[in-house]
Amino acid sequence: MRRKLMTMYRALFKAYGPQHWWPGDSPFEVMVGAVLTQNTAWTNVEKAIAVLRRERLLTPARLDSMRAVRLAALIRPSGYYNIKAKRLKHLLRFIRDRYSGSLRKMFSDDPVGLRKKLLAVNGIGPETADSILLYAAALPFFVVDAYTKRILSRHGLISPAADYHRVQGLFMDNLPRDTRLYNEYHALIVQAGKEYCRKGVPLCEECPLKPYLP
DNA sequence: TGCCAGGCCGGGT
DNA sequence: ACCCGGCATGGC
Repeated sequence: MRRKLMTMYRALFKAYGPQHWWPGDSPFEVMVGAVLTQNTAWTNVEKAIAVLRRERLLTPARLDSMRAVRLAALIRPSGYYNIKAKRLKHLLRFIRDRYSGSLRKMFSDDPVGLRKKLLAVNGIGPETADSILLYAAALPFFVVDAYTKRILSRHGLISPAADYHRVQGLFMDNLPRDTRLYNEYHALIVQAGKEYCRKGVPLCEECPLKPYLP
């Protein structure tokens, strides 16, 4: 399995090159983006983030002290804005209560313990938690999303019904725990998924993995 | 025009 | 333990 996963990685890298996802922005901005992108196109998330950045609101303290209805209005372009405003508020309260509002304190907590605590926050599921840990905290947790499951199941590597932790384990138990690798790998999967593995489209002939996988 | 997008929760079986 | 409806905007 390790060989298959590395072959797949190399095939994707060859097809799409380095993605350098989320390296230039602040960890807090990455965290906000991780919530806003739930079941949402990234282009919509960018619009909402741009509003918050323009208004100089991208700090834990600023968003924390804001009324949820105002936050909701600001992030409107990202969709599901009422529920997402509440979820951001839950996350912000968590950071304030447990880490006195400091991301540095939060990210220097025990990684496995932090992950469990994040999952206990209402509105933070496994993918959002792992996105925060990988892309904001630079901790080696593999992010599994709809594209990951779809691509792997269409190529016969997992059952279509495999749950999140099964799929995550497939990567983390067979690959080195390397932040850079996980970062790039997940980004490549999303890139490939957007292009050729959309919902409702049968396994496509231009799939860059086709020459490498059965 | 309808379908889809980097999920998650709560209520029902 | 699953299964499903709800949540909402913007792009193609």
